[in-house]
Amino acid sequence: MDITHRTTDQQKPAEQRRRELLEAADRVVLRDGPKASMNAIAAEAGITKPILYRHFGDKGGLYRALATRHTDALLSALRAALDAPSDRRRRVESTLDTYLASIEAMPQVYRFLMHPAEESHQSEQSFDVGRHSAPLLRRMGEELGQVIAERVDLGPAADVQARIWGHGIVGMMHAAGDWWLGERPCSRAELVSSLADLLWGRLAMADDLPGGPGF
Amino acid sequence: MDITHRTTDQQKPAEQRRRELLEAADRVVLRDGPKASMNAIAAEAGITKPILYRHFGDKGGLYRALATRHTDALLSALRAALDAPSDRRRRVESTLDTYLASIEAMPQVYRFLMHPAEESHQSEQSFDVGRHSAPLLRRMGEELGQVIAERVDLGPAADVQARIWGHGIVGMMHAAGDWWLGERPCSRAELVSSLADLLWGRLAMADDLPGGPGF
DNA sequence: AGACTGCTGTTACCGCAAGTAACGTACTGC
DNA sequence: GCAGTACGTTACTTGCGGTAACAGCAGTCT
Repeated sequence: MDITHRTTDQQKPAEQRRRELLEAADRVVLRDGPKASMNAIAAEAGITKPILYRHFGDKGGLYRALATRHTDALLSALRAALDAPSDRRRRVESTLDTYLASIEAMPQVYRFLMHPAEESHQSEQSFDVGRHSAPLLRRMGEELGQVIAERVDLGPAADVQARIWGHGIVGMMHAAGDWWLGERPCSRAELVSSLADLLWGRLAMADDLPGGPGF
Repeated sequence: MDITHRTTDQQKPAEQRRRELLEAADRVVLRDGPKASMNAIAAEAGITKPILYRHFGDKGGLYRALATRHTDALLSALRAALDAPSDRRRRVESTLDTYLASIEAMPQVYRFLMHPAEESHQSEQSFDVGRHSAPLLRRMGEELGQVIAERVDLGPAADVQARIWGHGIVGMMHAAGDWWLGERPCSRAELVSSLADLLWGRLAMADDLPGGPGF
């Protein structure tokens, strides 16, 4: 008893409060997009702005905390797929599929993580794209690079090569996924196998079409 | 009679004025980053805000016009590399190198095209990334997809496959380039050949390292 | 000539969002 | 009772995007 409620009545509630605020922010951001104002978020949480600032410093801090939650969840899922016990090709496909399934299941979250800005009024296609994707994409790239370095024999200069590939593959997955999510030109399975084919060197193998030099 | 010099004395100067404004905006944006205010741009051009708005509608319009100029230049360079008369591998490498050389030569322009936001105050690493990259990346992806579809024999469902690859390859190039530009972990030539190796299926060929299942 | 049009440009304002200061309040432990 | 601390508020400042409203200056129409 006793005690301390300081650590129990104040510190723990503080953590809990923070989570509540993040959940409220999540709701607003997922509803209004990244243009959500601090006032709106505070209102959704049933409080006022300065409290948000006391907890998160500034808007960037709030968004970063928000992004971290989702990012961590996605990264865990990817790590699991990456660690599955099967051959390399299957593992690649399952990782791609896990990523694509995630962004397909929660496009709102995805758009927040990748395209945070979204010009104010309806601007048809306001030329922005992934804004804070950086942390997420960078982390995914680094982690994948590490996995490659640990497991694939790349000969000399393997570290740099592995990191290059990590970032490259993540970028490929991201760009293709972003485009696919917008246009839905095919099923997820087709996308996965096309990308895996690309990584498996089908570009090098394919014949030229008649009519000119091949790409 | 009729008409007027309106088309010659007013429309032509209007076009010219527009270019002057864009050049001023370019200077400011390249100096202050994308956080440049309309007031600042207007001041640099020696005029005031409303004129900018009359010419470009809103800030998005200005930025779009600005982005289009640079985007078009980059796309021309890439098309040239893509059309060079040599074998596929060389063409891929030369296209990658053209892109990387461009972003290396004008990192300011690159950052504007890709990461337009850049939180206000010094925010170490404010979690944003490519913001309006969309138009540029999408256009590059589409164009590359078209080139692939025109030249590479992909069998059935070639169209979709080609577009997937187009966006995927562009995304790979973009992500790897973005990371490389920030960390400079190796020379441009190394990066180019590593990425080309990746596209050439070395991931599928490489042996596992001892100690666990290969990636 | 003088009214009309259409461009150039201005100053002065609105609205709104980020961020802050200052103040009040409850609960804790001493 | 008193200090400390987290919680909460109202009210403010600053700065930016965007918009009137107004003014000078061609050239054109009658």
